[in-house]
Amino acid sequence: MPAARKEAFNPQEQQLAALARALSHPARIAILRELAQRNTCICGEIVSALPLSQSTVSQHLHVLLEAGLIQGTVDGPRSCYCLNASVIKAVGKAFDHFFKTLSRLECC
Amino acid sequence: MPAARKEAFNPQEQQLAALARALSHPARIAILRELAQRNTCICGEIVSALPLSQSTVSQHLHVLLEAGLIQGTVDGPRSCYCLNASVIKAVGKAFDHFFKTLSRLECC
DNA sequence: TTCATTCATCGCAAAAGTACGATAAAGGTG
DNA sequence: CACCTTTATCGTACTTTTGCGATGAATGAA
Repeated sequence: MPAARKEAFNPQEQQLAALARALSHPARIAILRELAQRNTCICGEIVSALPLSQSTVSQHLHVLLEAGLIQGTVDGPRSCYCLNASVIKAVGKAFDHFFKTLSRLECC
Repeated sequence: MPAARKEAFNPQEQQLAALARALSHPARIAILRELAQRNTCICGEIVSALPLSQSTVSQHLHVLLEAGLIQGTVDGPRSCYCLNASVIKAVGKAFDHFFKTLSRLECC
């Protein structure tokens, strides 16, 4: 891959693809589901709910943070992660709009 | 990555993640958009609409095929790709359901 | 202070993804 | 038939992702 060509696409396509990438690992889907089931969450509880090491889970959390899907507040030796409700709502709408666009036409 | 741990997650999470992965590159988003704007499409027309080489576009089409998002009928030296409307509809619903699940609860 | 707990980050290794040119396959055209 | 067009696939190179152990940073407990 002599250079990622992602920048050659339009911003909308890049943004949607980036969001999809954040969701493209089962661990991250599982994390989001877990967070949705608790009002407050610390990393440790998530680690014990996943078949992955603590450092790996931490990395997945970081990816979700970068994408804006979750929020994290550092509180001494423990961090509290939770869903970013407004962003998730917006992302849901973006995907919905995308799929609606695709469904408008048929072919073959 | 001493071994992909994806199989350690439940099938639903794996499936959603796999679909997200298929959408996780701007070229593939662009291809789906392009296909939605034409009733019949051959690879060549898509290649000229993207800033990528023919072989790379062909690979992206393969990814979309594997995910079931598009259909391809080989017709001699030219192939006709088109959206798989029913699958796209179902995938749209799956994402919608997922985001709705996430929005049900709030935290922090 | 010393130790234990909790989590992030670093460093490394392996796997997967992305991209391209070259080539093959398959059919149409002259 | 020889040639051209179109698309898939192969081989290769480079990048990114994924995963883990080790380490570091920060706080609380003894």
